[in-house]
Amino acid sequence: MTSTPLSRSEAKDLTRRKLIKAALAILDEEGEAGLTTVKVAKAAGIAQSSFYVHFKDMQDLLRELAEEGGRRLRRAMREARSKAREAPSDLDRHRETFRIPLEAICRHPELLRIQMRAKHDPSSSLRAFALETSAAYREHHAADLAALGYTADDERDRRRLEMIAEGINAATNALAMGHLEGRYPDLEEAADILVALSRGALRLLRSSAAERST
Amino acid sequence: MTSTPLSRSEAKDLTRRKLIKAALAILDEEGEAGLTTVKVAKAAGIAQSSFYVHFKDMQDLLRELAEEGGRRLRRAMREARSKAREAPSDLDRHRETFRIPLEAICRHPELLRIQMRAKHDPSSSLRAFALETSAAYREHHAADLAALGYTADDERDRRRLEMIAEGINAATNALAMGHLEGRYPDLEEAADILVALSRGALRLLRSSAAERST
DNA sequence: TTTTTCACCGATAGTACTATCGGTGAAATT
DNA sequence: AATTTCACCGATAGTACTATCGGTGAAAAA
Repeated sequence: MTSTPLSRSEAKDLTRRKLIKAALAILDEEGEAGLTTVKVAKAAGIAQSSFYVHFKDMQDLLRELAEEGGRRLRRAMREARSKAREAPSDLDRHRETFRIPLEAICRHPELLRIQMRAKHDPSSSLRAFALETSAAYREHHAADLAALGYTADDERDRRRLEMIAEGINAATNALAMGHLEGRYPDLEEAADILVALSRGALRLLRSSAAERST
Repeated sequence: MTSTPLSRSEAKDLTRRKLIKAALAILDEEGEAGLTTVKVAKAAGIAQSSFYVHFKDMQDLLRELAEEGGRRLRRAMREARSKAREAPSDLDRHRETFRIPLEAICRHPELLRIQMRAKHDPSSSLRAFALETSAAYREHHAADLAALGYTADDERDRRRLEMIAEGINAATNALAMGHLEGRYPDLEEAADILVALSRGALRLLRSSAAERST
Protein backbone atom coordinates (compact mmCIF):
# COMPACT_ATOMS: atom_id res chain seq x y z
CA MET A 1 0.00 0.00 0.00
CA THR A 2 1.26 3.42 -0.81
CA SER A 3 1.16 5.86 2.07
CA THR A 4 -1.10 8.84 1.50
CA PRO A 5 0.56 12.10 2.52
CA LEU A 6 -2.08 14.19 0.82
CA SER A 7 -1.89 17.92 0.94
CA ARG A 8 -4.95 19.73 2.17
CA SER A 9 -6.08 20.86 -1.28
CA GLU A 10 -5.49 17.39 -2.72
CA ALA A 11 -7.60 15.85 0.00
CA LYS A 12 -10.37 18.35 -0.59
CA ASP A 13 -10.32 17.71 -4.30
CA LEU A 14 -10.52 13.97 -3.67
CA THR A 15 -13.57 14.41 -1.45
CA ARG A 16 -15.17 16.61 -4.07
CA ARG A 17 -14.66 13.98 -6.73
CA LYS A 18 -16.10 11.36 -4.37
CA LEU A 19 -19.20 13.50 -3.93
CA ILE A 20 -19.65 13.89 -7.69
CA LYS A 21 -19.14 10.18 -8.28
CA ALA A 22 -21.61 9.31 -5.52
CA ALA A 23 -24.15 11.77 -6.91
CA LEU A 24 -23.87 10.22 -10.37
CA ALA A 25 -24.44 6.72 -8.98
CA ILE A 26 -27.45 7.79 -6.91
CA LEU A 27 -28.84 9.76 -9.83
CA ASP A 28 -28.67 6.65 -11.98
CA GLU A 29 -30.05 4.24 -9.39
CA GLU A 30 -32.72 6.35 -7.74
CA GLY A 31 -33.32 9.32 -9.98
CA GLU A 32 -33.23 12.98 -9.15
CA ALA A 33 -35.94 12.55 -6.52
CA GLY A 34 -33.67 10.27 -4.50
CA LEU A 35 -30.69 12.58 -4.70
CA THR A 36 -30.30 14.18 -1.26
CA THR A 37 -27.37 15.76 0.55
CA VAL A 38 -27.77 13.07 3.22
CA LYS A 39 -27.26 10.19 0.77
CA VAL A 40 -24.52 11.82 -1.30
CA ALA A 41 -22.50 12.81 1.75
CA LYS A 42 -22.89 9.40 3.34
CA ALA A 43 -21.86 7.63 0.13
CA ALA A 44 -18.79 9.89 -0.06
CA GLY A 45 -17.96 9.15 3.58
CA ILE A 46 -18.42 12.62 5.06
CA ALA A 47 -21.00 14.32 7.28
CA GLN A 48 -24.11 15.76 5.66
CA SER A 49 -23.19 19.28 6.74
CA SER A 50 -19.77 18.96 5.09
CA PHE A 51 -21.49 18.72 1.74
CA TYR A 52 -21.75 22.51 1.87
CA VAL A 53 -17.99 22.92 2.11
CA HIS A 54 -17.83 21.75 -1.52
CA PHE A 55 -21.10 22.94 -3.06
CA LYS A 56 -23.43 25.84 -2.38
CA ASP A 57 -26.38 23.44 -2.62
CA MET A 58 -27.56 20.46 -4.65
CA GLN A 59 -28.26 22.66 -7.68
CA ASP A 60 -24.63 23.64 -7.63
CA LEU A 61 -23.50 20.03 -7.74
CA LEU A 62 -25.92 19.26 -10.57
CA ARG A 63 -24.64 22.26 -12.52
CA GLU A 64 -21.11 20.92 -12.16
CA LEU A 65 -22.31 17.49 -13.26
CA ALA A 66 -23.95 18.99 -16.34
CA GLU A 67 -20.80 20.93 -17.26
CA GLU A 68 -18.63 17.85 -16.94
CA GLY A 69 -21.17 15.88 -18.97
CA GLY A 70 -21.10 18.51 -21.68
CA ARG A 71 -17.32 18.43 -21.84
CA ARG A 72 -17.33 14.64 -22.13
CA LEU A 73 -19.99 14.68 -24.82
CA ARG A 74 -18.17 17.24 -26.96
CA ARG A 75 -14.97 15.21 -26.67
CA ALA A 76 -16.82 12.01 -27.57
CA MET A 77 -18.39 13.66 -30.62
CA ARG A 78 -15.03 14.96 -31.82
CA GLU A 79 -13.46 11.54 -31.39
CA ALA A 80 -16.36 9.82 -33.10
CA ARG A 81 -16.05 12.08 -36.12
CA SER A 82 -12.32 11.56 -36.52
CA LYS A 83 -12.71 7.81 -36.00
CA ALA A 84 -15.46 7.58 -38.61
CA ARG A 85 -13.25 9.42 -41.09
CA GLU A 86 -10.77 6.54 -40.86
CA ALA A 87 -13.28 4.14 -42.38
CA PRO A 88 -12.11 2.99 -45.84
CA SER A 89 -15.41 3.14 -47.75
CA ASP A 90 -18.57 5.24 -47.76
CA LEU A 91 -20.53 2.21 -46.61
CA ASP A 92 -18.20 1.59 -43.68
CA ARG A 93 -18.28 5.25 -42.79
CA HIS A 94 -22.06 5.23 -42.76
CA ARG A 95 -22.06 2.17 -40.56
CA GLU A 96 -19.48 3.62 -38.17
CA THR A 97 -21.73 6.64 -37.76
CA PHE A 98 -24.09 4.32 -35.88
CA ARG A 99 -21.70 1.80 -34.36
CA ILE A 100 -19.71 4.44 -32.50
CA PRO A 101 -22.56 6.08 -30.58
CA LEU A 102 -24.13 2.66 -29.85
CA GLU A 103 -20.89 1.52 -28.26
CA ALA A 104 -20.45 4.80 -26.42
CA ILE A 105 -23.90 4.47 -24.91
CA CYS A 106 -23.21 0.90 -23.82
CA ARG A 107 -19.95 1.95 -22.18
CA HIS A 108 -21.71 4.50 -19.98
CA PRO A 109 -25.42 3.74 -20.07
CA GLU A 110 -26.08 5.75 -16.91
CA LEU A 111 -25.33 8.97 -18.78
CA LEU A 112 -28.04 8.30 -21.35
CA ARG A 113 -30.51 7.13 -18.71
CA ILE A 114 -29.99 10.29 -16.69
CA GLN A 115 -30.24 12.45 -19.77
CA MET A 116 -33.40 10.83 -21.15
CA ARG A 117 -35.07 11.20 -17.79
CA ALA A 118 -34.08 14.85 -17.36
CA LYS A 119 -35.16 15.68 -20.89
CA HIS A 120 -38.79 14.98 -20.12
CA ASP A 121 -38.92 16.06 -16.48
CA PRO A 122 -39.96 19.70 -16.07
CA SER A 123 -38.79 19.70 -12.45
CA SER A 124 -35.31 18.50 -13.34
CA SER A 125 -32.36 20.80 -12.76
CA LEU A 126 -30.61 18.97 -15.55
CA ARG A 127 -33.35 19.65 -18.06
CA ALA A 128 -31.68 22.57 -19.81
CA PHE A 129 -28.51 20.51 -20.09
CA ALA A 130 -30.41 17.50 -21.43
CA LEU A 131 -32.16 19.61 -24.06
CA GLU A 132 -28.91 21.26 -25.15
CA THR A 133 -27.22 17.89 -25.38
CA SER A 134 -30.07 16.54 -27.44
CA ALA A 135 -29.95 19.47 -29.80
CA ALA A 136 -26.16 19.23 -30.13
CA TYR A 137 -26.33 15.56 -30.92
CA ARG A 138 -29.11 16.12 -33.44
CA GLU A 139 -27.03 18.77 -35.23
CA HIS A 140 -23.97 16.53 -35.10
CA HIS A 141 -25.85 13.71 -36.71
CA ALA A 142 -27.46 15.96 -39.32
CA ALA A 143 -23.95 17.13 -40.23
CA ASP A 144 -22.81 13.50 -40.45
CA LEU A 145 -25.59 12.72 -42.88
CA ALA A 146 -24.83 15.83 -44.88
CA ALA A 147 -21.18 14.72 -45.02
CA LEU A 148 -22.37 11.49 -46.64
CA GLY A 149 -23.45 13.58 -49.58
CA TYR A 150 -27.01 14.43 -48.73
CA THR A 151 -26.68 18.15 -48.82
CA ALA A 152 -29.81 20.09 -48.12
CA ASP A 153 -30.20 23.09 -50.37
CA ASP A 154 -33.57 24.54 -49.45
CA GLU A 155 -35.44 25.12 -46.20
CA ARG A 156 -37.62 22.05 -46.62
CA ASP A 157 -34.71 19.69 -47.18
CA ARG A 158 -32.79 21.11 -44.27
CA ARG A 159 -35.79 20.49 -42.04
CA ARG A 160 -36.12 17.01 -43.45
CA LEU A 161 -32.49 16.26 -42.76
CA GLU A 162 -32.95 17.42 -39.19
CA MET A 163 -36.05 15.28 -38.76
CA ILE A 164 -34.18 12.27 -40.06
CA ALA A 165 -31.32 12.98 -37.69
CA GLU A 166 -33.70 13.33 -34.77
CA GLY A 167 -35.60 10.19 -35.66
CA ILE A 168 -32.45 8.16 -36.12
CA ASN A 169 -31.04 9.47 -32.86
CA ALA A 170 -34.15 8.43 -31.00
CA ALA A 171 -33.97 5.00 -32.63
CA THR A 172 -30.28 4.71 -31.72
CA ASN A 173 -31.02 5.45 -28.08
CA ALA A 174 -33.96 3.07 -28.02
CA LEU A 175 -31.99 0.20 -29.56
CA ALA A 176 -29.03 0.79 -27.27
CA MET A 177 -31.36 0.66 -24.27
CA GLY A 178 -32.95 -2.50 -25.66
CA HIS A 179 -29.49 -4.02 -25.97
CA LEU A 180 -28.70 -3.12 -22.38
CA GLU A 181 -31.99 -4.65 -21.26
CA GLY A 182 -30.93 -7.85 -23.00
CA ARG A 183 -33.57 -7.81 -25.70
CA TYR A 184 -31.12 -7.32 -28.56
CA PRO A 185 -27.96 -9.27 -27.69
CA ASP A 186 -26.07 -8.32 -30.85
CA LEU A 187 -25.09 -4.69 -31.20
CA GLU A 188 -24.06 -5.29 -34.82
CA GLU A 189 -27.64 -6.19 -35.68
CA ALA A 190 -28.77 -2.93 -34.14
CA ALA A 191 -26.27 -1.06 -36.30
CA ASP A 192 -27.63 -2.90 -39.36
CA ILE A 193 -31.14 -1.76 -38.55
CA LEU A 194 -30.05 1.84 -38.10
CA VAL A 195 -28.17 1.84 -41.39
CA ALA A 196 -31.27 0.45 -43.09
CA LEU A 197 -33.53 3.03 -41.46
CA SER A 198 -31.35 5.93 -42.50
CA ARG A 199 -30.94 4.53 -46.02
CA GLY A 200 -34.69 4.65 -46.45
CA ALA A 201 -34.90 8.23 -45.26
CA LEU A 202 -31.99 9.36 -47.39
CA ARG A 203 -33.56 7.77 -50.42
CA LEU A 204 -36.41 10.19 -49.85
CA LEU A 205 -34.03 13.15 -50.00
CA ARG A 206 -32.37 11.82 -53.09
CA SER A 207 -35.67 11.26 -54.89
CA SER A 208 -36.84 14.78 -54.14
CA ALA A 209 -33.53 16.15 -55.37
CA ALA A 210 -33.91 14.19 -58.60
CA GLU A 211 -37.45 15.50 -58.95
CA ARG A 212 -36.21 19.05 -58.62
CA SER A 213 -33.56 18.67 -61.29
CA THR A 214 -36.12 17.41 -63.81
CA MET B 1 -77.69 27.28 -14.95
CA THR B 2 -79.00 23.90 -13.92
CA SER B 3 -79.40 23.43 -10.21
CA THR B 4 -77.17 20.71 -8.82
CA PRO B 5 -79.03 18.36 -6.50
CA LEU B 6 -76.24 15.82 -6.45
CA SER B 7 -76.64 12.69 -4.44
CA ARG B 8 -73.91 11.91 -1.97
CA SER B 9 -72.29 9.22 -4.14
CA GLU B 10 -72.47 11.45 -7.22
CA ALA B 11 -70.75 14.26 -5.35
CA LYS B 12 -68.07 11.90 -4.10
CA ASP B 13 -67.45 10.58 -7.58
CA LEU B 14 -67.18 14.10 -8.92
CA THR B 15 -64.57 15.01 -6.31
CA ARG B 16 -62.66 11.85 -7.12
CA ARG B 17 -62.59 12.72 -10.79
CA LYS B 18 -61.46 16.24 -9.91
CA LEU B 19 -58.57 14.77 -7.92
CA ILE B 20 -57.51 12.53 -10.80
CA LYS B 21 -57.72 15.39 -13.29
CA ALA B 22 -55.71 17.66 -10.99
CA ALA B 23 -53.10 14.96 -10.47
CA LEU B 24 -52.69 14.50 -14.23
CA ALA B 25 -52.20 18.23 -14.75
CA ILE B 26 -49.65 18.53 -11.95
CA LEU B 27 -47.86 15.40 -13.16
CA ASP B 28 -47.51 16.98 -16.59
CA GLU B 29 -46.49 20.42 -15.39
CA GLU B 30 -44.23 19.58 -12.46
CA GLY B 31 -43.42 15.92 -12.73
CA GLU B 32 -43.82 13.17 -10.18
CA ALA B 33 -41.60 15.02 -7.72
CA GLY B 34 -44.04 17.91 -7.56
CA LEU B 35 -47.06 15.68 -7.07
CA THR B 36 -48.12 16.05 -3.42
CA THR B 37 -51.38 15.50 -1.59
CA VAL B 38 -51.31 19.19 -0.66
CA LYS B 39 -51.26 20.38 -4.27
CA VAL B 40 -53.67 17.81 -5.66
CA ALA B 41 -56.24 18.43 -2.91
CA LYS B 42 -55.96 22.19 -3.26
CA ALA B 43 -56.35 22.02 -7.04
CA ALA B 44 -59.44 19.84 -6.58
CA GLY B 45 -60.84 22.29 -4.04
CA ILE B 46 -60.81 20.09 -0.93
CA ALA B 47 -58.73 19.89 2.24
CA GLN B 48 -55.45 17.97 2.14
CA SER B 49 -56.71 15.46 4.69
CA SER B 50 -59.79 14.73 2.57
CA PHE B 51 -57.50 13.30 -0.09
CA TYR B 52 -57.44 10.13 2.02
CA VAL B 53 -61.21 9.73 1.77
CA HIS B 54 -60.68 8.87 -1.90
CA PHE B 55 -57.28 7.22 -2.03
CA LYS B 56 -55.24 5.17 0.42
CA ASP B 57 -52.18 7.25 -0.50
CA MET B 58 -50.52 8.84 -3.54
CA GLN B 59 -49.42 5.41 -4.85
CA ASP B 60 -53.06 4.42 -4.91
CA LEU B 61 -53.98 7.43 -7.06
CA LEU B 62 -51.08 6.73 -9.42
CA ARG B 63 -52.15 3.11 -9.73
CA GLU B 64 -55.62 4.28 -10.72
CA LEU B 65 -54.09 6.71 -13.21
CA ALA B 66 -52.02 3.93 -14.77
CA GLU B 67 -55.04 1.65 -15.07
CA GLU B 68 -57.09 4.34 -16.74
CA GLY B 69 -54.15 5.11 -19.04
CA GLY B 70 -53.87 1.47 -19.97
CA ARG B 71 -57.55 1.26 -20.81
CA ARG B 72 -57.31 4.37 -23.00
CA LEU B 73 -54.24 3.10 -24.81
CA ARG B 74 -55.78 -0.27 -25.59
CA ARG B 75 -58.87 1.44 -26.93
CA ALA B 76 -56.76 3.83 -29.01
CA MET B 77 -54.73 0.95 -30.49
CA ARG B 78 -57.91 -0.95 -31.40
CA GLU B 79 -59.37 2.14 -33.06
CA ALA B 80 -56.13 2.89 -34.89
CA ARG B 81 -56.04 -0.61 -36.33
CA SER B 82 -59.60 -0.55 -37.58
CA LYS B 83 -59.13 2.94 -38.96
CA ALA B 84 -55.96 1.96 -40.83
CA ARG B 85 -57.78 -1.00 -42.35
CA GLU B 86 -60.11 1.45 -44.05
CA ALA B 87 -57.27 2.87 -46.14
CA PRO B 88 -57.78 2.07 -49.83
CA SER B 89 -54.21 1.12 -50.80
CA ASP B 90 -51.20 -0.53 -49.20
CA LEU B 91 -49.34 2.75 -49.45
CA ASP B 92 -52.09 4.66 -47.69
CA ARG B 93 -52.33 1.96 -45.05
CA HIS B 94 -48.61 2.21 -44.40
CA ARG B 95 -48.87 5.96 -44.08
CA GLU B 96 -51.89 5.79 -41.79
CA THR B 97 -49.87 3.52 -39.52
CA PHE B 98 -47.77 6.59 -38.73
CA ARG B 99 -50.27 9.41 -39.11
CA ILE B 100 -52.66 7.97 -36.55
CA PRO B 101 -50.25 7.68 -33.61
CA LEU B 102 -48.68 11.06 -34.46
CA GLU B 103 -52.08 12.71 -34.25
CA ALA B 104 -53.00 10.79 -31.12
CA ILE B 105 -49.85 12.03 -29.41
CA CYS B 106 -50.54 15.61 -30.41
CA ARG B 107 -54.08 15.37 -29.06
CA HIS B 108 -52.85 14.38 -25.61
CA PRO B 109 -49.13 15.17 -25.42
CA GLU B 110 -49.14 15.08 -21.62
CA LEU B 111 -49.72 11.32 -21.68
CA LEU B 112 -46.58 10.73 -23.73
CA ARG B 113 -44.54 13.17 -21.67
CA ILE B 114 -45.57 11.47 -18.45
CA GLN B 115 -44.91 8.07 -19.92
CA MET B 116 -41.48 8.90 -21.35
CA ARG B 117 -40.42 10.37 -18.04
CA ALA B 118 -41.66 7.41 -16.01
CA LYS B 119 -40.04 4.93 -18.39
CA HIS B 120 -36.55 6.09 -17.46
CA ASP B 121 -37.11 7.03 -13.84
CA PRO B 122 -36.33 4.18 -11.45
CA SER B 123 -38.09 5.96 -8.61
CA SER B 124 -41.32 6.38 -10.55
CA SER B 125 -44.43 4.58 -9.39
CA LEU B 126 -45.60 4.63 -12.98
CA ARG B 127 -42.50 2.90 -14.28
CA ALA B 128 -43.99 -0.57 -14.55
CA PHE B 129 -46.95 0.91 -16.38
CA ALA B 130 -44.72 2.88 -18.73
CA LEU B 131 -42.64 -0.19 -19.56
CA GLU B 132 -45.73 -2.31 -20.20
CA THR B 133 -47.18 0.41 -22.40
CA SER B 134 -43.93 0.64 -24.34
CA ALA B 135 -43.80 -3.10 -24.87
CA ALA B 136 -47.46 -3.22 -25.91
CA TYR B 137 -46.96 -0.45 -28.42
CA ARG B 138 -43.83 -2.10 -29.79
CA GLU B 139 -45.69 -5.37 -30.30
CA HIS B 140 -48.60 -3.53 -31.85
CA HIS B 141 -46.35 -1.83 -34.33
CA ALA B 142 -44.42 -5.00 -35.10
CA ALA B 143 -47.77 -6.65 -35.87
CA ASP B 144 -48.68 -3.69 -38.12
CA LEU B 145 -45.49 -4.12 -40.09
CA ALA B 146 -46.03 -7.86 -40.32
CA ALA B 147 -49.54 -7.15 -41.63
CA LEU B 148 -47.95 -5.14 -44.43
CA GLY B 149 -46.46 -8.37 -45.69
CA TYR B 150 -43.15 -8.48 -43.91
CA THR B 151 -43.64 -11.78 -42.17
CA ALA B 152 -40.79 -12.93 -40.02
CA ASP B 153 -40.15 -16.63 -40.34
CA ASP B 154 -37.06 -17.25 -38.26
CA GLU B 155 -35.79 -16.00 -34.90
CA ARG B 156 -33.45 -13.48 -36.46
CA ASP B 157 -36.10 -11.86 -38.62
CA ARG B 158 -38.56 -11.70 -35.76
CA ARG B 159 -35.96 -9.88 -33.68
CA ARG B 160 -35.21 -7.58 -36.58
CA LEU B 161 -38.88 -6.77 -37.01
CA GLU B 162 -39.08 -5.95 -33.33
CA MET B 163 -36.02 -3.74 -33.52
CA ILE B 164 -37.50 -1.89 -36.47
CA ALA B 165 -40.76 -1.43 -34.61
CA GLU B 166 -38.91 -0.15 -31.53
CA GLY B 167 -36.76 2.19 -33.56
CA ILE B 168 -39.69 3.57 -35.52
CA ASN B 169 -41.69 4.03 -32.34
CA ALA B 170 -38.89 6.01 -30.78
CA ALA B 171 -38.63 8.11 -33.91
CA THR B 172 -42.40 8.66 -33.94
CA ASN B 173 -42.34 9.89 -30.36
CA ALA B 174 -39.34 12.12 -31.01
CA LEU B 175 -40.88 13.71 -34.12
CA ALA B 176 -44.20 14.23 -32.37
CA MET B 177 -42.42 15.97 -29.50
CA GLY B 178 -40.47 18.05 -32.01
CA HIS B 179 -43.74 19.04 -33.65
CA LEU B 180 -45.19 20.05 -30.28
CA GLU B 181 -42.07 22.09 -29.56
CA GLY B 182 -42.66 23.92 -32.84
CA ARG B 183 -39.60 22.63 -34.66
CA TYR B 184 -41.54 20.63 -37.22
CA PRO B 185 -44.70 22.60 -38.01
CA ASP B 186 -46.08 20.11 -40.52
CA LEU B 187 -47.15 16.76 -39.16
CA GLU B 188 -47.50 15.40 -42.70
CA GLU B 189 -43.80 15.91 -43.26
CA ALA B 190 -43.10 13.93 -40.12
CA ALA B 191 -45.29 11.12 -41.42
CA ASP B 192 -43.33 11.21 -44.70
CA ILE B 193 -40.07 10.79 -42.84
CA LEU B 194 -41.40 7.88 -40.80
CA VAL B 195 -42.69 6.12 -43.91
CA ALA B 196 -39.28 6.60 -45.52
CA LEU B 197 -37.45 5.31 -42.46
CA SER B 198 -39.57 2.18 -42.22
CA ARG B 199 -39.30 1.60 -45.98
CA GLY B 200 -35.55 1.44 -45.65
CA ALA B 201 -35.70 -1.02 -42.80
CA LEU B 202 -38.27 -3.22 -44.49
CA ARG B 203 -36.11 -3.33 -47.60
CA LEU B 204 -33.53 -5.00 -45.39
CA LEU B 205 -35.99 -7.72 -44.41
CA ARG B 206 -37.05 -8.22 -48.00
CA SER B 207 -33.47 -8.51 -49.22
CA SER B 208 -32.58 -11.07 -46.59
CA ALA B 209 -35.72 -13.04 -47.48
CA ALA B 210 -34.69 -13.00 -51.14
CA GLU B 211 -31.22 -14.15 -50.17
CA ARG B 212 -32.68 -17.08 -48.25
CA SER B 213 -34.80 -18.25 -51.18
CA THR B 214 -31.76 -18.42 -53.47
C1' DT C 1 -89.25 12.54 12.96
C1' DT C 2 -85.32 10.35 14.74
C1' DT C 3 -81.17 8.05 13.92
C1' DT C 4 -77.33 6.79 11.27
C1' DT C 5 -73.98 7.47 7.83
C1' DC C 6 -70.14 9.70 5.82
C1' DA C 7 -67.66 13.32 2.94
C1' DC C 8 -65.28 16.83 4.45
C1' DC C 9 -62.89 19.85 7.79
C1' DG C 10 -58.92 21.74 10.93
C1' DA C 11 -55.38 20.35 13.97
C1' DT C 12 -51.39 17.91 14.67
C1' DA C 13 -47.83 14.19 15.43
C1' DG C 14 -44.39 12.13 12.76
C1' DT C 15 -40.85 11.96 9.09
C1' DA C 16 -37.27 13.52 5.88
C1' DC C 17 -34.43 16.89 4.15
C1' DT C 18 -31.97 21.54 3.99
C1' DA C 19 -28.79 24.73 5.48
C1' DT C 20 -26.42 27.14 9.22
C1' DC C 21 -23.97 27.24 13.57
C1' DG C 22 -19.87 27.03 16.66
C1' DG C 23 -16.24 23.78 17.77
C1' DT C 24 -11.96 20.89 16.67
C1' DG C 25 -7.55 19.36 15.13
C1' DA C 26 -4.24 18.98 11.81
C1' DA C 27 -2.06 21.21 7.90
C1' DA C 28 -0.12 25.45 6.30
C1' DT C 29 1.97 29.79 7.14
C1' DT C 30 4.47 33.06 9.81
C1' DA D 1 7.58 27.70 17.81
C1' DA D 2 3.58 30.37 17.45
C1' DT D 3 -0.20 31.52 14.74
C1' DT D 4 -3.56 31.07 11.22
C1' DT D 5 -6.33 28.53 8.11
C1' DC D 6 -9.88 25.43 6.96
C1' DA D 7 -12.02 20.72 5.99
C1' DC D 8 -14.74 18.41 8.69
C1' DC D 9 -17.78 17.40 12.65
C1' DG D 10 -22.32 17.20 15.59
C1' DA D 11 -26.28 19.73 16.81
C1' DT D 12 -30.24 21.99 15.48
C1' DA D 13 -33.69 25.43 13.60
C1' DG D 14 -36.53 25.69 9.71
C1' DT D 15 -39.39 23.78 5.96
C1' DA D 16 -42.43 20.64 3.44
C1' DC D 17 -45.06 16.72 3.21
C1' DT D 18 -47.69 12.50 5.03
C1' DA D 19 -51.24 10.39 7.39
C1' DT D 20 -54.31 10.13 11.40
C1' DC D 21 -57.43 12.20 14.69
C1' DG D 22 -62.02 13.77 16.49
C1' DG D 23 -65.60 16.99 15.13
C1' DT D 24 -69.47 18.73 11.98
C1' DG D 25 -73.48 19.07 9.15
C1' DA D 26 -76.19 17.47 5.63
C1' DA D 27 -77.84 13.45 3.12
C1' DA D 28 -79.76 8.91 3.64
C1' DA D 29 -82.03 5.37 6.21
C1' DA D 30 -84.94 4.00 9.96
